[in-house]
Amino acid sequence: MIVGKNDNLSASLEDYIEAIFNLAGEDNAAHSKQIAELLGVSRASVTGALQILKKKGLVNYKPYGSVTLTSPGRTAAANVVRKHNILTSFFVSILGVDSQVAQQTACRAEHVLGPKVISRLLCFIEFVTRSSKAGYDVADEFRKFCKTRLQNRDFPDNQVSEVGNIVGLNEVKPGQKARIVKMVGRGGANKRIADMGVVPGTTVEVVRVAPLGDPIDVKLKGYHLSLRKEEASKIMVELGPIGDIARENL
Amino acid sequence: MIVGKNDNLSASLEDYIEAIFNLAGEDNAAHSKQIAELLGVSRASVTGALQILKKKGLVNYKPYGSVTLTSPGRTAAANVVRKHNILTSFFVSILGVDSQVAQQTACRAEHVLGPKVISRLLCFIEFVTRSSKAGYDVADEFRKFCKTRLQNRDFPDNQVSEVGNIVGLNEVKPGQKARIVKMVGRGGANKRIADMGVVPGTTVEVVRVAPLGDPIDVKLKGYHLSLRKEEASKIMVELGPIGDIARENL
DNA sequence: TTGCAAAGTTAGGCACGGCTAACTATAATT
DNA sequence: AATTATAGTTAGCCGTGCCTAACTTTGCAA
Repeated sequence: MIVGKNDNLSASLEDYIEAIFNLAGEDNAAHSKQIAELLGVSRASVTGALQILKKKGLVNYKPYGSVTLTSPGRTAAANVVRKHNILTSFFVSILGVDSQVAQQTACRAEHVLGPKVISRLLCFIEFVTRSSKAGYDVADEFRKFCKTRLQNRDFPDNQVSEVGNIVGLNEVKPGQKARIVKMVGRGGANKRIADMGVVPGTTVEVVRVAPLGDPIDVKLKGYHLSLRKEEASKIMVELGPIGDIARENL
Repeated sequence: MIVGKNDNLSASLEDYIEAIFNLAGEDNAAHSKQIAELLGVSRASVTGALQILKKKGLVNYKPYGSVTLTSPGRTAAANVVRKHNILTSFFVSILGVDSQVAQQTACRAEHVLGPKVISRLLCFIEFVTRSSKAGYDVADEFRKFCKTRLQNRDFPDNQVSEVGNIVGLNEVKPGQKARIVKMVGRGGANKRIADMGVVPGTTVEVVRVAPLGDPIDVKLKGYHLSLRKEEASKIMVELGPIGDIARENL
């Protein structure tokens, strides 16, 4: 009995349906021109999108008439808006991103995050909201952490803070920190060190390098690890401040 | 002296350059076929992308030869990989999303999150990592919270757990919770309640409804609030479990 | 009521990013 | 060295999603 396929909307169509949802006032009707302005596209593009959405059974629409969401359309819209709200909440009230950036980012991210991640995220927001009552306000502690970070930099000033400074771990000097970007060379030896927690995304600190550059003593996730120079050279790392929130004003 | 524009790569081109980066072994060269397989596209598409990337000065490439990243190309790739790793870390070690879903999601999200959000996120990961040493392990507490959630549901079982059940707040029954989706009717009165914390994304619980449905007593963010029926009807909410992690297996 | 402005539509075009099919270069095998 | 398989390229096509320009409909104002 279903007329059109309403599954798997493209990001663009999701935007249209979200816009219609947001524009619908109490009378529940949106106008083509409003949609065009809200999304920053031409009126012609809106017409095209509406025809597709109608075919999919998501909007009630006839030429020169105003637009309403059908019941499945409302469900689809609600799904997108829901994601948008969850993301915005997370960005603003937990990460402390400013509201405008949060909105813009949410507009793009809402189309790529699946239900599993979204539901976890929502759960996490709830968790953080409640944490303040449990005696440890996560959001607040994070804000403090960020402030401390800005003053008490973890990295020596002489380290270039540019993203993309990728070197082998063997080239990192004692006292420096770096983030693992990639493991070169696949296979057995690689797996061995991966098992020790050496995986992309992890922050490592080089503690001590023996005279000939072998072995190299590193610290990661609180543990100490001794690596052969050859192993270290296969671990590509990015130099630069870790979680440098000053860097965000690019 | 710059030959091509390397700014503003499309999501697709970012994927290609990321693939090249990931494929490059110690010899630092990637082959066309590998790229095609990794990205799940045809070899012809790879050729096309390589020509564009070459024009932008991001890869060293000549027909029938193997592919290397140039220095700016490496920087661009590192930026993407960096985002990918940060997102994966967040999804897996904080949200507890399973590794495969995390990877897939990161692959899509890495193209839409800007530097501000990413740097905050990285900072947050660092914060959570350190929190365990500060006596309150955020990630661990969240895992516990999720477990509790699964057993001790916040919502009565008779409530439909489908996303998209959008109604006015005035239709919500006492004891039920809902998440604000949208505020209908713009303007003064709307701003007044917005100032009281009634914004999209917030969870509200209807505490008590007076005989004629007016006023309605709600609780949100720990505060109590009394709303007129007319005001409530303009607040569109979504019924259903809040942060229901059971819902994630769709 | 008529006429005009605004809203909406259609037609046609363009960029992107994929595809298949057919061709060419490289390499490996005999 | 000749042949053949494989990798890589080119040409041409298609769908999406946007655009402008020109047309039609609607509704408001004179």
